[in-house]
Amino acid sequence: MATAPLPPRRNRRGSGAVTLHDVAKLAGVAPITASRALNTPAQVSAEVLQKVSAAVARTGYVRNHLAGGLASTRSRLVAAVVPTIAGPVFLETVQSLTEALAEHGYQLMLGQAGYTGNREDALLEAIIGRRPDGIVLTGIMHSAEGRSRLLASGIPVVETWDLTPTPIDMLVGFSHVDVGRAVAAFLYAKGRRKLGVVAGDDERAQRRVEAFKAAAVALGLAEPRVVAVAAPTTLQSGRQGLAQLLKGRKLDAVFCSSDLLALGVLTEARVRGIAVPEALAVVGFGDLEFAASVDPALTTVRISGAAIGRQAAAFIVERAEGRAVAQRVIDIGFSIVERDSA
Amino acid sequence: MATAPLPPRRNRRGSGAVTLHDVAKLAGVAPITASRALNTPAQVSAEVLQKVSAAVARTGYVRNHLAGGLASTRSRLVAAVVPTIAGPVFLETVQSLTEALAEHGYQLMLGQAGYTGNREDALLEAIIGRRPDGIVLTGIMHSAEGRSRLLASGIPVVETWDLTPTPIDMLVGFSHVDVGRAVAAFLYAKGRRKLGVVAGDDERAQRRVEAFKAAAVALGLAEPRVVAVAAPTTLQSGRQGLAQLLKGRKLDAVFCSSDLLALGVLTEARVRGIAVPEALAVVGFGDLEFAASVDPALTTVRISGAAIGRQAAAFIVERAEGRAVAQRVIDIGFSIVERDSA
DNA sequence: GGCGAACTCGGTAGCGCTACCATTGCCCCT
DNA sequence: AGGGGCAATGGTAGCGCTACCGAGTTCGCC
Repeated sequence: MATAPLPPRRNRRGSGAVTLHDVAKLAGVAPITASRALNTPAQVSAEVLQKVSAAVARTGYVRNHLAGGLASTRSRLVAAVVPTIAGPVFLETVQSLTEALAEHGYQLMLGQAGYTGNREDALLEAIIGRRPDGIVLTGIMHSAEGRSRLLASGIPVVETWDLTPTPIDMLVGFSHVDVGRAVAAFLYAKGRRKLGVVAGDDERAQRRVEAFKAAAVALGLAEPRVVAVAAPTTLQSGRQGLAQLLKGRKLDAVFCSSDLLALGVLTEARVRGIAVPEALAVVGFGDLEFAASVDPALTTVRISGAAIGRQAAAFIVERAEGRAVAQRVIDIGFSIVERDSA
Repeated sequence: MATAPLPPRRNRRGSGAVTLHDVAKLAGVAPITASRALNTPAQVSAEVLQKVSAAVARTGYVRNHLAGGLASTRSRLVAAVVPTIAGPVFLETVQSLTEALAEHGYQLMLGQAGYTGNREDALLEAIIGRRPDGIVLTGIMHSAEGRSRLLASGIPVVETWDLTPTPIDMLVGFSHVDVGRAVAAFLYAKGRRKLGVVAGDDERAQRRVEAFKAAAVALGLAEPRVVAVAAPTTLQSGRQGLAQLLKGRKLDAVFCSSDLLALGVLTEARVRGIAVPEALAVVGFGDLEFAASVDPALTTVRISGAAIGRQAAAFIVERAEGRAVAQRVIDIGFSIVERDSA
């Protein structure tokens, strides 16, 4: 069964690795035929397929996607940009994106833009320079200049975690304004009248907060007091946020811009002997894994990060295969998961 | 100042984008000179540099790293492999890796192998096929076959989060055995005698557990009872883990294989009215951000994920620049951060 | 029997870039 | 004066792969 392995070739230039030409020679076919055997096996006879497979196994050939990408102008690389990977919010999205992409032979490149956005330019250069077949922007507000560079590059772009009136290209998200309104209505329905907010200072959270405030006022309540903390949000900043909020007038409910923040608020409330939900209702955002398991179980806004990732992947694959995308904007919505904290 | 932008060129084949040749023509220099102006500006006269820069600005040229990588056999891509990005353990490492790499012009590709490792083969194919300049393996146990494929590829490999006697290539990590021993000694010194463990079922956690058990026995204690939960670990599995553990004989300390697990144990203990640390000491692993801020503050094992990422990046950059790495194995150690839970 | 469709396979010519070497001009040294 | 060295630039020839086109064969069908 086993044939002797071949000695590696080595050139003055090049990597010295096995190339498709080596495989083709060994299989006794033309290089282009070997290429087809690997890429479009349906176009090749069973006999050739078998010979090429054997040659691949014998040589240990691994295709060179760099060369293939250059020749075909399809890199099979997709870039994902997040503010920072350290905040757990987009993890689920990145995970499902990676997996869905991998199923179609695409590989994910990760870029971190930072919440401040100063690295954005260098990052765009690095990304576009690799000629990805798609770019997924998650939770990031890009400058007008960045938008136009993206547009000029001609690379399919999927914006996520938001619903903007003027998407660059494709979009899968939900309305932050609706979330703010819905939470205000929810708390009102629960009989809460003295609302407060602890929120990260990123643009999207701010939009939820503004809508929350407006909705509260529209319901005849006093304008909710807001404490802003630095993004990315942490449990610690949640604790400090509640402490800060408590210095003002009395509260019976707090809306937090992330579950981590909410967990901090829960913790601080317990330490201070404030009963949740009796004396204080707490609502989070994100429905991370731990939300259901903390005590009291956290009432929160559920966003399906996984659905966002899958849909973004589907968009990009669709485009990369040359098919047009009919519905370029998808609202995946959200839901309020009612548990014990509110 | 502003000169008229140039009309885009378009070929039958190719992307139709601006190429370095276009830039060179506009600048009135040879393509290779334009290449040098961008890559090694020190080798070029100020006048040429200025002309090329102007041409780049005028055309909106973005270099094509695919082509550059093919020609120079340096892709400036680095692959990172994690079991799953959803578990927060390796986040800090991935973050600092991405950042440190970006500073040197390298871009990160993310691969998720899954804890089970069945996707490993396809993943390796996808990664090696992109000819990265380095591969960072974090917290993953790879098969013997995977190891040899990696070795055969000739790509620099950095294994992290562990200290193995036979690294594939380079390594930055710490001893899980030492961690297990140290925690056992720590709890013993605190007067704890009835130890228990809640741990994820991944290979490394198991190694910590085995060392912990052995050390406890060596100290004259009864062998700690162990509850294994599925990786990735969650707060929920921590709660269930403690519940499970409590069914057995009495305990006065629990060592958890992750901070999330420890938070679950803390939560379950509180719900059951078990006082921490008085009746039960809890020790976590990882020192994630929240560990310091939960109540009671979590005593845990601190690993500097950021240091691991930075060092891994340094290793790869060093190798990519053609310098040999003298010290190929680095033990970054760990420390027990004593807070309130033990 | 003839003709086109369908199916396989191969040759050629790049994709956009850089390694390698050659060339030019200049300064410095003996 | 002549040679050696260095700095700046250019020409040539690929890197490893696939798009595009064309050739050969078989088959079906009028």
